[in-house]
Amino acid sequence: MSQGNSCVSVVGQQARACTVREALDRVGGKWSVGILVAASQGPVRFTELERQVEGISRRMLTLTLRNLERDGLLHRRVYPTVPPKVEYTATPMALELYESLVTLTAWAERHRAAITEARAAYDREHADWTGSRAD
Amino acid sequence: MSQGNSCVSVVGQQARACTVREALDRVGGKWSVGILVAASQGPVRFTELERQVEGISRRMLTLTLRNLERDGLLHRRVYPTVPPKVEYTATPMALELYESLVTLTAWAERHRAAITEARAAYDREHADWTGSRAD
DNA sequence: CAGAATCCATCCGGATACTG
DNA sequence: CAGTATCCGGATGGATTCTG
Repeated sequence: MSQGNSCVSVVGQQARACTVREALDRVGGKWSVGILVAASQGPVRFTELERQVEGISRRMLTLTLRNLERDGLLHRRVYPTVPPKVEYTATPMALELYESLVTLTAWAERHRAAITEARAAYDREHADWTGSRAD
Repeated sequence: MSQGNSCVSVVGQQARACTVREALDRVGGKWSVGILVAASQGPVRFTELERQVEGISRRMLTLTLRNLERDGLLHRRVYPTVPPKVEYTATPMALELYESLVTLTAWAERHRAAITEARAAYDREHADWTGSRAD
């Protein structure tokens, strides 16, 4: 998730690829989308996220939240109460990003079966026989 | 890039997030998009890719190519000549994927400045002072 | 030319324990 | 409640060498 990806001195259509990566770097993380989705419905608290985003660890939740906040995709609001209360909300920019992702979702759904089969075929083809027909 | 992400037993809108991840897992890799872009113009040879996708190592090129091929995003054609010649071509499915990414590219371009500034602001805000004004 | 194999540094991410 | 800190295994990815 660290950047440095400046897209400078990149020529040809690879420049476009570089721009895509700018977006992917922000959403490519294992948990980013899950959090974004949850936060796009309205303010969500830390513990709510911990439950909604299944399988996430406390650590990764914190880290991913920080990154998203840093990129301006999430807004963090702290209520100075005791016990503390923190709410995360998706920013307009994040909502737009989420909209951009629906195209991708559609693609994934359209080709889910094809991909699964392509993999199966590939694995069948490249099964390392090594002559061992041991069973 | 290893899967296992079956999206089973995922409820609510998190199921959607899971579907998005299916797509992202295939393109989220550091080099996938670059290769896909290069191969979408027509057949490309190994060494051509090595040059076009700037900064990629031989190893990662091979690995990413294998993954893309396995997912049915690239077609690999071998010419049994000497020296050998191998051409990679993006499949229709990959071209559709690339189209889906255009939306994302647009998003990245629209908000590039905003993100850069959000980061700067965040870093300014969270600069760890620790009281050390040591200069 | 198009890779496979090996070695090694770094990063990602999970588990656990502690805190204001 | 909402984190932070630490430890650690596995994955990611670069550099280099060898080969059909």
